[in-house]
Amino acid sequence: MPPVDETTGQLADLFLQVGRQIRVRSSTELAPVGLTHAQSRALRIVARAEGPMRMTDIADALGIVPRAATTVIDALEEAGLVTRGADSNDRRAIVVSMTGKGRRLRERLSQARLRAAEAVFAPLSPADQRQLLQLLRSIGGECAPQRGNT
Amino acid sequence: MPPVDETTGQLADLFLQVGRQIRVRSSTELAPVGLTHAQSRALRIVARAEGPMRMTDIADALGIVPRAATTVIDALEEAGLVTRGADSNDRRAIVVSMTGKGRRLRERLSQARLRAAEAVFAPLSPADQRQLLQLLRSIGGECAPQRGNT
DNA sequence: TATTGTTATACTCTATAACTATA
DNA sequence: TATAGTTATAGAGTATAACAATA
Repeated sequence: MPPVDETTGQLADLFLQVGRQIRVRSSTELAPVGLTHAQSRALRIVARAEGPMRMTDIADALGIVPRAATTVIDALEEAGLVTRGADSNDRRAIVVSMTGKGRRLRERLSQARLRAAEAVFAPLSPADQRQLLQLLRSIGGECAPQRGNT
Repeated sequence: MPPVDETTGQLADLFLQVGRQIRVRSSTELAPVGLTHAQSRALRIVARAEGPMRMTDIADALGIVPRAATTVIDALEEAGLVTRGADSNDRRAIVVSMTGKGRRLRERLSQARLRAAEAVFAPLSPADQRQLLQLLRSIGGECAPQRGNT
């Protein structure tokens, strides 16, 4: 086998590297708010929903397993940013809603998020960033963890 | 503040998402080899070096803190893929070398690595992948964790 | 029988802090 | 005093498995 084009292989390594940077920067910026990156992501998802959101949908939106979503929402609920309530249509389900405190945090949160992302992606021009975003979108949605498949 | 361009902010989220995919796929492909993604990365780094490699240099190359490198190398050593030895120049230092077993594993490893990366990045054309790689390179090298700086 | 969310548990990756032995 | 690597500990993020309540 001739030395295959290494592009694909290298991508994975660089992703881990950049991903670590994001986590580091985010935790720095989010520390004053008291949230982790994953938690802030979840809060945004609930905030963007029009009404209360079911756990399953939150997990799907985050691309994680329901069990993992439980952990994240637990943290947000303990911080008083969301509340769990019953779903009137399906008594198995639980719906998550923003509290006033959660809503009031949104502005600070999105600023912190922006500062963290800017710190990491500053080396790229705005045009490059848009391009990168587009490339990532092509692959970002795929491969949610097991939800009903094998 | 008008609704700022969301590009930068979205990038961070997508990175986490894709990063998770990489970990999932890699662990699937690497399981038969018995290594995790981080471990296989470290093995590649040692393998690519011309001679034995010092722990500090390994940590730097991986972009992680020395303590984290210790953990990774421990796993590789337990698996018999590398060995630790003394550095003749500096008796504080420790050098890591490939074993025969480690060298023999390289081929299988790079194939597994390639399969994992291909699974994730398949939605992108080769040209897009090269472009993505170039964008990532601009940011990948920065911000190694604390090594002598602030 | 399938789905919703949970309790219980574990694993990967990485960090900080304190220590040992050199330099 | 500074550096190389370690032991000890912790935390973020996520997974699998087994179970309860409901559909």
